[in-house]
Formats: sequence, structure tokens, C-alpha cells
Amino acid sequence: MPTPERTTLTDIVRAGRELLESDGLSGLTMQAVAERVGVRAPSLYKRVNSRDELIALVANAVVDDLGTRLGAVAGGSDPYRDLAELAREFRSFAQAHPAGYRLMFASTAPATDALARAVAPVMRVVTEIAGPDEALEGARLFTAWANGFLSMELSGAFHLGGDLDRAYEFGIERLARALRPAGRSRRRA
Amino acid sequence: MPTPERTTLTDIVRAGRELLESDGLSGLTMQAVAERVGVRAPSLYKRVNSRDELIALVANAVVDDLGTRLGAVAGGSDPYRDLAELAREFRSFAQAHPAGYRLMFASTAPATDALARAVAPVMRVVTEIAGPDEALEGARLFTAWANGFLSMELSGAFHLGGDLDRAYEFGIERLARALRPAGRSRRRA
DNA sequence: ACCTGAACACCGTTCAAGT
DNA sequence: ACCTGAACACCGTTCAAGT
Repeated sequence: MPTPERTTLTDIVRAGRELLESDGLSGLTMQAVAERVGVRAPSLYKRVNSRDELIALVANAVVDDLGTRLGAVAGGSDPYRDLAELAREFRSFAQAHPAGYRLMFASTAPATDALARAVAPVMRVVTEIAGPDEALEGARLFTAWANGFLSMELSGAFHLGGDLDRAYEFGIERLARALRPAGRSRRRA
Repeated sequence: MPTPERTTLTDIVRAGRELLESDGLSGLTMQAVAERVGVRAPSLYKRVNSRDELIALVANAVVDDLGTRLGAVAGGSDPYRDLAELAREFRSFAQAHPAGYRLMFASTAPATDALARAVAPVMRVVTEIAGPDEALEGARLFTAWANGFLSMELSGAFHLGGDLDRAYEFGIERLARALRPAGRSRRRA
């Protein structure tokens, strides 16, 4: 006699994400997730093969969420403004979901497909600025900087004080300029 | 009647570092460390308050090691060459100690003092290039990029192929240029 | 067909007892 | 003074038994 399903994979992943943000990765236990979705821990193994797989699913959900936010920064007429807007959206996402953000770039759980989708708007804008030949390297320069900045900000590695908001804007401005093809001369502000 | 000491904190931290690189952070267990230094797990608590504290000590040791490498990139006459050299040394360190590298910027275990020492050579070179007014923001731009690039390289986030060595050199070159004070015009190659 | 309690192996940590 | 075995609480995971 079939038993009705008492939870869903969607609920499990959502519970995992909530626990990740509230209690950190070590608080994302099978028992805590089970309790949150109203089931016993062994039942989770009907939907998920292991805790590691659940963590990967959570990481994927975070990446998808980020992709939605970045995708909503629709292309305006000025690619420099769009780039700045993407950077700021990226940062506000990291600050709103610090644990999820860290998980995105943690050792395992690459979520490469979802990551490619999430970064697509950046590729598009950087291609406009840098031209197709340097689009890939330019996008890597930009995303590496943004990711590094946020990971250091979140981990408290910027210990020398100073204004982090200003440092972030400084980076946006200088990178936007650095992305222009090498030969072209500087535009006027 | 005193018992002779059968291990030392130094040995424990070294064992922790070795386990971290060989088996990952989850392989850095108190039992594995104890076995490696020839003692039982409870004895570790004579030198270390908790596993978390041991992890912080390991992170500190990694940062110190990195600082030594970067410090060895002595100042030549050309700050641009020095900056490139620092960036390459940074990358080769990350590739040689991937797990330790990740741990440096993980959530807890900031090791702020050691980190400040490690980054001192970068501050010095960037000050030469960018001038004192923009030294801090410039150093943050540079370290954020390098850290982000390496963290993404290690986690496999650069999934679109392409030559990562070239992308890294591209970043070095463009950033070096971007660090120059905004008013000054481009030098000839 | 899904859920559960019981069980296993493993881990961090404490502590009384050894020397 | 340092080391140890035993013990506790907790965790991931398996599985036979329930419905």
C-alpha cells in the first residue's frame, strides 16, 4: 500500500539553503534538514544520494538564483553602466547570501552549466566593451576580481580598514577602463 | 611523575597541513592527526583547544608560508616586473597547496596579522605604481583579482576552456596598466 | 512506494585513572 | 605533567520492518 509523499526534493533543497545561511555549512545536517521538512533523516535518502549531493544541489540553486538576478540587469544603452550595475548586483547578492555565495566557489559542487548561464550577461557586456577577441579573457578578469573582492570581504580579509564601498567602485571603474582594447585611446569622461 | 612529551604543537600543525593537502579539510580529523604524530586523539587537547583552533593554526601556517615566498620576490628596479613576479609566485603557491590556499580565505580562520605581513610586498609594489593615495585601493584591486582568479581556477569554475595561463598574464598586464594614476597618460611599451 | 526505528561506523570532546 | 581508555553526544548512512 503506497504511502503518500510527505516531502519533495524542492522542499529539501530549500530547507538546506535556509540552514546553510542560518547555521553555516556545518549546520546543514541531514537531521536538521529532515526535521525542517517534517520527516526522519533516513527518508531523505529517497530523494538524495548523500549529503554531498544535497550540498551540490543547494549550490546549484544558489547559482540559479544569482543568474536570475544578473539576468534581470537588462542591457541598457551604456555597457559601462551595465557592467557597473552587474557588479553591484553581484555584491548585493553575496552580502544577502554569504554562505551560499561561498559555497558556489567551494572545492566541489562546480555547477558548471548553471554558472555559465549566470555569467552570460557579464560575457555579453564585456564583449561589447572589449570586443570579441578579448571577451573571454576580459570576462575572466572581471569575474575573478569581483569574486575575489567579495570572498575577501565576506571572510574579513580586508583588515586594513578604509571604505570598502569606495574600493569596490574604484575596482569597477578601473576595470571598465582596463577592458577596452589595448590600442584604443582613452575616452573623455 | 612527569611523562615526557611525545609530540609538539609544531608537529601537530605540520601533520594537520599534510592531511589537509592529501585528504582535504574533512580528512583533517583529530584522530588522523593524532595517529600521524604518534599519539592518541585526546592527547591533542593538551596543545590545542579544539579542531577549529587547529584548523586556524594550519591556516596561519599556510599564510606565513605564502608570506615567505612573496617576501622572497625582492624588489627589482622595475615595479611592473615585480608585480608580475608576485602574481606568478602567488599562483604557483596556490597550485602547489590548493587546499591550504582555499583555507586561507575560508569563512573563519582570518589570520589577519599574518595576512597583512604576507601582502606587504604587494602593497609596496602597488604604492610605487599607483602612488600613495591609491595604494590601498590599488592593492585591493590586485589581490582581489589574483585571489578570485586562483579560487576559480582551483574550483574548476573556468569551464569555458581557453588558455588559463594566457588569461592570467592578460590580467596581470591589464591590471598593471589600470593601477597607474588616472590622470597620467599611457607610457609607450 | 514511501517512511521509520534500530543499528553501525565514525567523529569531537571530556574525564577519571594511569605513570 | 602528560598520556590513555572509556564514555558521551552527534553525525552520515544502511536496512529490515511497517503501512
